[in-house]
Amino acid sequence: MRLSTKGRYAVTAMLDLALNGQDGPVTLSDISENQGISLSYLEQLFAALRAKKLVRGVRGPGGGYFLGRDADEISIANIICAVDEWVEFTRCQGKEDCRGGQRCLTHSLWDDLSRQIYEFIEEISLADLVRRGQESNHGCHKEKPASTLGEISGQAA
Amino acid sequence: MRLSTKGRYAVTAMLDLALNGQDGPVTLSDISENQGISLSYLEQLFAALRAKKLVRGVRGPGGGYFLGRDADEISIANIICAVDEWVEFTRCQGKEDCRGGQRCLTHSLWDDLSRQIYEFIEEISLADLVRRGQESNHGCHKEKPASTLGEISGQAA
DNA sequence: TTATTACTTAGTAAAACACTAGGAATTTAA
DNA sequence: TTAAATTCCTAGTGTTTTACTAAGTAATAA
Repeated sequence: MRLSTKGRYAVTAMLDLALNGQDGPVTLSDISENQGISLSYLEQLFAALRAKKLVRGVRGPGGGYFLGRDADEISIANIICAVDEWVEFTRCQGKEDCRGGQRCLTHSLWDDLSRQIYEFIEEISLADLVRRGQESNHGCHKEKPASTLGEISGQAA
Repeated sequence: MRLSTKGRYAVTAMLDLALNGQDGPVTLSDISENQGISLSYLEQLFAALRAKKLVRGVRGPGGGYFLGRDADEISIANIICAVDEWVEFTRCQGKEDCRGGQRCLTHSLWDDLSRQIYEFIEEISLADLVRRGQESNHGCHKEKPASTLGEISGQAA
């Protein structure tokens, strides 16, 4: 399995899409600006996501991207697999010699572990993440309500 | 976070060490031959593993490597972190602008997810993997039951 | 018809990967 | 004391992956 920054870009973009795609399609320009990812790189990522039907593109002015299906039906594993090419590691699928079982033992143990991690992130959907963002207040600077901002800054100064 | 083939090599090598290191140190030559990993690459990986005290080297003839501590006390996360440099992704730790919170929202959501995956593989120890390998009969050519690691962290398979 | 968007392809600098090469330091055994 | 085995260290290298720039083509709304 592979889980790298590329997968993170894809998850981030899909998350942006899920968050902002309620009232219409979201353009890659928007995501690019929102998330600080180059437009052309996003286009490449979305080519892969589209191939796996995770997003649906609409051309022309007012166009952009929709989620390919409900956010509940898109797992993190789906997204990462789409862009990262989930590789099978063991090359000894009945072909290679097994070195007295040693080599294959570790291979199958890794396979099992790999499968476990996969099944773990397959259980987490895009909707789960969005829900979690709505419940607790995430954010960099913990934005204070505008009303209290004046008083705080007034006291500080 | 990153989880690539490099981490897999490290886990595989550590697994080999755990399996064969009962009666004395295991040489990198052995692991190299067993697992099909180049000796010099193993040396680089083990330099990182040694820096994190996950292995202990013994020089000279009859030397080799021991696990740095009990296999129960070494998690998969430990191993992967040692060689893969668990990177923090969000670059907006109070510094960068938050684009109205959008950018940071997705960043913190990714952080949460990343942390979950980390905590998941932190729960799995080298000893867990070895135990699983002893219980069920792993091997190349034998058809495996669906998942032999099912109960490892209470996750339903 | 024009602007806007998705889509496509080619190229590229930088990093990571996995390895080769050549040694130095340490220790065991002949 | 010498030779061999092993860890340990550093430098270099071809390949792949990243993340990006550039330059288009195709479809569509206004």
